[in-house]
Parts: sequence; C-alpha cells; structure tokens
Amino acid sequence: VEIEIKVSELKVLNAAKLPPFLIEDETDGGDDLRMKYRYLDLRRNPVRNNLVLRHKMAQEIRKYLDNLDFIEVETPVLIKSTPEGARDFVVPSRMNPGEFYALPQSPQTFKQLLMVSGFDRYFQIVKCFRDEDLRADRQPEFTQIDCEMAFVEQEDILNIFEGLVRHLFKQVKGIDLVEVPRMTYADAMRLYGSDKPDTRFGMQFVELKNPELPELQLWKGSAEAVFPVFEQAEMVVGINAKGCASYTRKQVDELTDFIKRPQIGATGLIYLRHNADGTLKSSVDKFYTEADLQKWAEAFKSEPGDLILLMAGAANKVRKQLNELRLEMGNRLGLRDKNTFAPLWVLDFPLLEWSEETGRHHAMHHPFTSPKPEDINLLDSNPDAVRANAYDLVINGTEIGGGSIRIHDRDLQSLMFKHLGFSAEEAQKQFGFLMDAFEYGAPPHGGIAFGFDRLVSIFAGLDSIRDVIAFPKNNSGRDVMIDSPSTIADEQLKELKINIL
RNA sequence: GGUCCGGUAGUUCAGCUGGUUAGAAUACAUGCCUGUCACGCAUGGGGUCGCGGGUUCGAGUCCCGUCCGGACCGCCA
Repeated sequence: VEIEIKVSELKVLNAAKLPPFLIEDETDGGDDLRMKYRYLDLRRNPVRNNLVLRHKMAQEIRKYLDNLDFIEVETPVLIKSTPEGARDFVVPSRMNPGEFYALPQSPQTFKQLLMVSGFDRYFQIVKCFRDEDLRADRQPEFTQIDCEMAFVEQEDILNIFEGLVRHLFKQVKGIDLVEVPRMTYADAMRLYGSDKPDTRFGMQFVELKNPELPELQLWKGSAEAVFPVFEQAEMVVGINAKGCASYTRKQVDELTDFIKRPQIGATGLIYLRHNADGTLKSSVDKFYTEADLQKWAEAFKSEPGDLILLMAGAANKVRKQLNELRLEMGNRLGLRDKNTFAPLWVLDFPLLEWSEETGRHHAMHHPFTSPKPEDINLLDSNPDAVRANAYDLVINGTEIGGGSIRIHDRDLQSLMFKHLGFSAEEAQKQFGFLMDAFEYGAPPHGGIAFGFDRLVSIFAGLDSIRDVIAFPKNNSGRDVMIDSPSTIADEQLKELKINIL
C-alpha cells in the first residue's frame, strides 16, 4: 500500500545530527559503530524484526507452557555463590562487608527447591550470568527458558519439550517439524566427533582403525611398506566428501592448512580420490594396493567423483579434528542452509568428565544430575563409563538446550559430591540446604533449560546471537554506551570495607 | 592466557615492489531537474593514513614498540 501525504505544515520537533552510519536495511556501519550507537541501529528493520520475533517466541513459549499448567516463578538474582562451572559474577554486599553475592549461572537449585514445594511444573524465562569470555553464540548475561517438572522420567521431558519446539516452529515459522530424532552421546561422538552434530547433512565418520575394535584392520596395507602414521595412530577415521574428486591440489592443500591451524591442531590429511573413471588415487599409494584402496572405497560407500578425507591420531582428538573438517566441507558444499532445520536429541551423556587442569572429575552437566541406575555400581570402578540421565537438544549443530533427571535422594547426592571431590563438610556447607530439602519428601524430578538467545537466532537465520539482543555486550566494553563496569567511588569502598590489594 | 587478521574522508574500502597535490563508492551541503522510490545532473566541503620512535633524499607503504578492534582456541558445572 502506498500512501501519499500532502504536507500543509511542517514542525521540527527535534533536529537530528548526521547519523554515523546509514540507517537502512543494508547498513554501511561496522559492528563496533552499530554497538556504540545501538539506539540508532535498533531503528533498522532487520534488527527491529529480530526483537519482534523474540517477543513473539517468548509469547508462544508462555502460551504453550501455560496451557500445560506450568507456573512461571521468579527466583532471586543476588544469591550465594555455588562452586564448579563457570566463574561467578559478584556483587559486593553493603550489609556484610567484604562478602559478595553471586549472580546465578542458572536458577538450578531454586527450581529443585520448588519441586520439593510441590510446584510440579515450573518455568521461567530468566537472565543467567556467567563470567566467561564472549563468543558469537555466547554472552556473559543471557536468557534461558528454564523448566522443571516433578514425577517425570526422561521420556516425559523429551516429549513435552519436543512439543514446545514443534509449537514454536509451527506458530512462528509455519513449519511442521518431523519427529525429533534421537542419538546417544556415544553415537554422536563416533559418527560426527561432536556432542552437537549438525545433522542437516550426512557425511558420517567411517573408521579404518579403532582401538575398541581390534578386528577392524582396514588401515593395514598389503603392500610391503607399512604406513607409519596409521601404524602409530590410535584411530584412523575419515569422511566421504561427495563429488569432491575434482578438487585441485590447491584445494586439498587448503583443507590440509585448515586442519593444521593451531585452533584445530591436526598434523595431516590423507586423501583417497575416487576418480570419475572408477580408478582410485590416494596420497599414500605406495603403502596400499589397489585392492586395499578398493576396500576403503567400499567402507565409505564412495562412488566415482567422491573424495575421501582421512585423519589419524588419538581417538578423542582426531574425532574432534575431523568434526571441524566435516563442518568445513559442509560449508564448502553448501549443505548448511539456514532455512533447513535439523533438530536432534542427544541422549545418555556421561555423568563425569575428567579435568586435566584440576586432576579430578567434574560433573559434565551439573552435580545434581542423576546417574543411570544401572551404571551407579560403576562409579568406583570405572567412573568415566557412568552414563547420566542427561540430554541435549541440538539444532543445526548448535546446542539449544540441555537438561537431566535430577537426584532427589540425599544419600545419592552425597555420593555424587564425594565423587566430585567434595568433603562431606564442604558439600554440607555449599549444598546442605538442597540435601536437607530432599529429606522432606522430594519427588523425582527433572527438567531442561533452553538458550533463548540461540533459539531466536536460529529462527532468525543468524550466526550470532548479538542481533537478537537489544543491548548486547561487546568485547571491549569500552567507548560503548552500555555495559562498561563502573569504578566504585572511594567512599563507597570504605563503606563496603573491601580490601584492595 | 594463546594464535591469526585488521586500524587510510562521516561510513565501507582501494592504495602493487617506498616517489609529486592520498583515491573510489556512499553519506553530507548547495543549486538544478523531478511521478520520484538505490531517482538523475552539476558543484562543493570533508583525511596529522590509530599513536610513538627508527631506516631513508623521501614513509600510508619498510622496521621496532605501543594502543585499539575482530575471529577463533583455552574457558563456558
């Protein structure tokens, strides 16, 4: 609709300076400028539309959960610090000189207390705070859709919150989502080298050597010379890049450079080219016969025109590295379309994770996660093998949400803290309030929390969550209208009796 | 904490191996034109090339230092 306005009188309410960048859909402003003058940036339609989308999603989330009798309850923001996990943001306490509040990294313990209180279905769209460095998909203050239910098992949580995601896709994007597929953590690592695989495309890993499968001997050549790299490696694993046999030497070198970058840190890349005429050509020809290579091609189900890319190394490392290569190939082949949505439940996460830094186990999800009952007896003998009733929702390779069935039994919770390296005294001091609460008939319960900013950014087709937040943090925090911390005035410091060293 | 990339008109950028007065586009201003809608035409203003030092007859360009920004890794129970 076009509207013509006949101006009879014009009154300037407030004169405007020349804006530092074009306030148009396609702006010429760089990120830094846009953040400094965010109030001008927010006048632009793309950014405004993202906030409208965010609002609409928040409304639909409330609608869906309210409809299922979830109650939105607010939890405190100035709280006692709980150890483990990310660094806490701290706020000095005037009433208790020298002591600090922490800002919540999540309302985890509060929502568990609500379960004890009989609020069977709780949710909250809530700010959480973690004092860690930013990323494109990570802000130090971010918004979670935090949910918890009592008298449920994992299956109930998965169904209800898969329903939430489907509701959102339907109402906000008009997309009918198919049933969300499920995969175990172990399979995700084996097939994609990641606990958050991008399943918009296949290109699953194929192993030629696996320490757990000694019968897998495809890495062994029939030629006289033995390829030392594969001989020494714990694992040999690769992907089939369909249609990439035409890659030039330069392109393959680019891929090699890509995986050799310090951020990835791989040592090399082996290729097997399945030529259009059906012949096979590899970078390790002198160690393998035509028949050996043929077996590889079969394992990878490759066809003429395909390019198989192989990496070798320690199992955990090489899977991670190949994951990066797989995603890169997905980008190059245009297989990661922003308008395609591939959600996935990843199930059966390990309960514990070994930390080289502290020399002890950490909870992979959080310390309130319940181990699978059938794995509890492994806690002492083989703690790394203990699986948790924990699950993540992944969309297009981004972790959108995660949760678990919680421990609701004091003794089991004590046992967990013991395995996490807490003394009984420490555990009581830090988490006594929760374990005490468990003694008053705490129901079995579990929940999930979604990263709302990430969810909105995926709906908006963005790589960064910055533009789905009205006033995001930037890296510098300097010379920007928002988010620089203040220096506390000297008098205020004296009053707080904070010792400055 | 680490690796890599960058800093030149309001803005986004170009400026090769050092060489006259540092350019383009766009924005802005003025005038003309105008049923235009990325309007068009003409004219114009606008830059201590992040900062400091060095090499050189000569530095936006090379070297050293420094500040700032970005991406990623570490980190993110």
